[in-house]
Amino acid sequence: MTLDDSAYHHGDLRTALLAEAAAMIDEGGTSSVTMRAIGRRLGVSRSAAYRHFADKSALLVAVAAAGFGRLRDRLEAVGAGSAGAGIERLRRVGEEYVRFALENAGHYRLMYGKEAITREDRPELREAANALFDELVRIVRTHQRNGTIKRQDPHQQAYVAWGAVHGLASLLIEGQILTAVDVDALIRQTTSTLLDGMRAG
Amino acid sequence: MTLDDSAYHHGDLRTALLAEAAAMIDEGGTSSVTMRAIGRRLGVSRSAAYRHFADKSALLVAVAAAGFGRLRDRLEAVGAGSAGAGIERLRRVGEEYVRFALENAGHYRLMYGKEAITREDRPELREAANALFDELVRIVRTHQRNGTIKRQDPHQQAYVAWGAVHGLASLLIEGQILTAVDVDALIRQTTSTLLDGMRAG
DNA sequence: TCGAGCTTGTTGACGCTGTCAACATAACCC
DNA sequence: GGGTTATGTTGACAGCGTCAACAAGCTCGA
Repeated sequence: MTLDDSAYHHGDLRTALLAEAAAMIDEGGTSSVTMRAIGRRLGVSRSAAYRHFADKSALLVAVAAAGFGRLRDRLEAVGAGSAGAGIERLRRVGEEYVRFALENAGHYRLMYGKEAITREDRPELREAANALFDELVRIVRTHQRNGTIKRQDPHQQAYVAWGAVHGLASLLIEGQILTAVDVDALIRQTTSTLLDGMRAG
Repeated sequence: MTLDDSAYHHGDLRTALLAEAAAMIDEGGTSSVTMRAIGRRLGVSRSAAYRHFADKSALLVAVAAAGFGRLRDRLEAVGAGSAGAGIERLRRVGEEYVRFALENAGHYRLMYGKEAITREDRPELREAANALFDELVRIVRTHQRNGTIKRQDPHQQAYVAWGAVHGLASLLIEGQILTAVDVDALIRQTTSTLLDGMRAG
C-alpha cells in the first residue's frame, strides 16, 4: 500500500496529536495536557510528539491557532453576505462570539492566555489571531457603509467591539459573574449597549 | 526581645513570601514563580512556605486577592465622593481600570486566570473579586442617581462596563493589539463608546 | 529558672514533568 | 535491494510540587 492518508507508522500522528490535545483541553483544561498523557492516550511513546512539534508550546500554539480559525469561520458565517446587513445581524455576530467562547471555554482560554505558551513570537498564532481581527474589521466596514454604525476608524471600532465581547466572555468563563445572573440577558445588554454606543454621535 | 514585627526565625516569612511572589510575577510572569525559586531568593528552604500556605495555589490566591484589593482601592479613589460626579469622572474610572491592568500585567493575568490556580473554590479570592464588583456597582448607582447614565439594573450595567474595560485590558496585555495603535486613543474611544451606550435610550 | 510544647524551618524522598541523545524501525526512492 | 529519510522508542537528566521525619527557636507555665 502506498502512503494513503492514514499511512506510515502511526498514521498521521500529527493530526491525532492536535485532536487529542484539543479533546484534553476541553475535558480538563490546558494544565491537564502533558506530553506523556497525550502519548499514553494515543498509544505512542512520550516523546513521539517531538517528531511533529518542536516542543509542548508549539503543539498548544497549533491548537490555539486552529481555535482562532474556527471562531473566524463562525463569525464569517453569521456576519458575511452583502444582503441583510443591519443592526440585528451585527448583534448576532457579537452573540455568536460569546457563545463560541462559552462552548469552548478551555480552548478559548488557551487562545488568549500567554501563560501556557512561550512568550517568543509564534507567527502561526499571530497570523490566526490577525485573520480573526481582519474579519472583524471587514464586518465593521460593511456596517459602516450601510449606515448601521458611525463612520470612524474601522480598526479602532473593531478593537472596541472585540474588547467588549472578549471581556464579557472572559468574565463568564473565569467564573467572575454570579451564577444567579441571566447570562442570555447579560449578553444581550452588552451587545445593545455596545451597538448604541457605536451609533450615537 | 519580645516578638516585634520582624521576629521569629525568619521574621514574618509569610509577608516576605507574598512580596517576593508578587515581585517575581511582575518580573517573569506567574510561570516563573516556583516554590523552590522563591525559597532561594528569600534564603529559606524550598518547603518553608508550606508553614504559611497550604500549597502553591494558596500562595498565588493570596497574591491575586491582594491585587483585587489594590485595584478596588484605586477605583474607589477615583470614583468615590458624592460631589463632582459626572460623565468625566465615570470615564476616569474606566481609564484607571485599564491603566492598572497595564501597569500590573503579570498580576492582572493572575487575578483573572484560573489556569495557575486550582479550580476548587477559594473563598478569599472570591471575596476580593466580589468587593471589586461591589465597588463598580456602587459607582454605577451613584451615576444613575445624578442622571449621568440610564437607570437599568445596576448589576447588569456594572457587568457590561466591567466586561468592556476588562476586555480591552486583556487584549492589550496579551499582545493582541498591534503595537502601531495609539493605546491612549483606543482607551478613550472604548470609554466613549461604552458611556454613549449607557446614556442612549 | 527551666523544661514542656508549640511554631517555624530543613532535609530526604517520591512521582511527576519537559526534553534530549542514542537507538530502532518503517517507508520511500533510485 | 540498498541507502536515505522519516518516524517512533528508550534511557536519562534536571526541575517541579509536596509530604514525612527531623531540628531548632521561641513562649510560657510551674
